[in-house]
Amino acid sequence: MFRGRYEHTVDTKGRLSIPAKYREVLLGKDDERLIITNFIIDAKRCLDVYPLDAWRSLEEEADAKPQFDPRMAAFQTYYLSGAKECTLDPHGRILIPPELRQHAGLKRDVMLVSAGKKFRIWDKDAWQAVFTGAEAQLMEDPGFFADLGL
Amino acid sequence: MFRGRYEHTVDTKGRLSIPAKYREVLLGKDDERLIITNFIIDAKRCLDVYPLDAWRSLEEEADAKPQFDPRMAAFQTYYLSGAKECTLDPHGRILIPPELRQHAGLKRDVMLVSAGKKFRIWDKDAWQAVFTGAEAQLMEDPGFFADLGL
DNA sequence: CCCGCATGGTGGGATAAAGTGGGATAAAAT
DNA sequence: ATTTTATCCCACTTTATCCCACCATGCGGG
Repeated sequence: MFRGRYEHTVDTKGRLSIPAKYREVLLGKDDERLIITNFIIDAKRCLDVYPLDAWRSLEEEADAKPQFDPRMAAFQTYYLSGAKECTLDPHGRILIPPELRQHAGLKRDVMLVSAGKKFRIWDKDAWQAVFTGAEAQLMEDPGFFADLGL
Repeated sequence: MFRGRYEHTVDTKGRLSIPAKYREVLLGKDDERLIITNFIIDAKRCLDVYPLDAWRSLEEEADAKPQFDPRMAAFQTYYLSGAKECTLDPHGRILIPPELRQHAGLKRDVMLVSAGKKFRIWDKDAWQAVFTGAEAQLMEDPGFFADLGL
C-alpha cells in the first residue's frame, strides 16, 4: 500500500524520482518495475502508476470479462493500451515517456498521490484544482463520504 | 503481452520500425514473423498484427467452429483471408504490404497500440478520433469504468 | 551547540540504443 | 528487357541509460 502525497520535480530529461517511502513498497515485492498509464479525473488528466504485479492482475481480470462489451473495449482502448513499463534508475528515478508526460500536462512541479495499490502523478496545478474540488463537494454535502459505507 | 502505445513513422518505402519493447516479446518466442490483417473499430479502419504463434492458434480455434455459420464465413472472408506474413529486417522494421497500408489509410504518422497478444496499427488521426471518443465517454460518465467491476 | 555523515532528491555529461532515411543491389512483375 | 518492388547495407539524429557530482535536510556524537 502506498501512502502519502509528495511534491517532486520532473527534470529537463523527463526524469522523476520516486519517493523513498514508495520505493520501500517495491523493495518488498523484489520487483522495481512500474507500469504507467493515462487516466482522467474530474476532466483533469493524470497518470496511474502500478507495481508490475498489481498491473498484471488487473490485466488478467480485464481479460476474463466479455471482450466485446463496448465499455470493456473503451477501457482497453483508453486505459490498458496506454500502459508502459518503466524501470527505476540507480537513484530510484523513472523516465516518464514523453506521450504520457504530455498527456498529464506535466511541467516541472508534480504531485505524487497514493491511491491504494497504485499511485498517481499529477501536474501540481491540476492537482490543486482536483483537491479543492473534492474539498468543495465535501463542504456542500457533509454526507458525501457517508454513502461509501466506511 | 504487448504493452504501450508508440507513435512511429512509415517511410516512403512503406517501412515501419517495430518498437523495441514489442520486439522483445518476439525475441522471447524465437520467431520474428508477424501476421498482419485488416480490421475496423468504431468505423475506423486499422491493422491487427499477430505473432505467428498467436495467429496460428486463432486459425485453429476458428477452424474448430461450425463451418457453415454465416458469421464464420464472414470472419473468414474479412479477417482471416486478409492476413499477410511480414518479416523483420535487420533494423527491426517491417514492410507493410501496400493493400493493407491503403486499407488503414496509413500516411506518414502512425500509432502502434497494444491489445493483449496482438497489437494494432492506426493512422495517427484515426487513432486520435478513437482515443478522444473513449475519453469523452469517460468524462461524461465518471462511473463508466466503475461498472466493469475492476 | 556545532560538526560530520547518511539519506533523499536534483542535475549534467558521456555513451549506447532506438528510430529514421537513402542509396545500391537483387528479386519479381509487366 | 524494362520497370517496379523488395532487401540489404550504411549513415544520421534523437532519445534513453549509465555514471558521477552536487546540494539540501536530518540525525547522532563530540
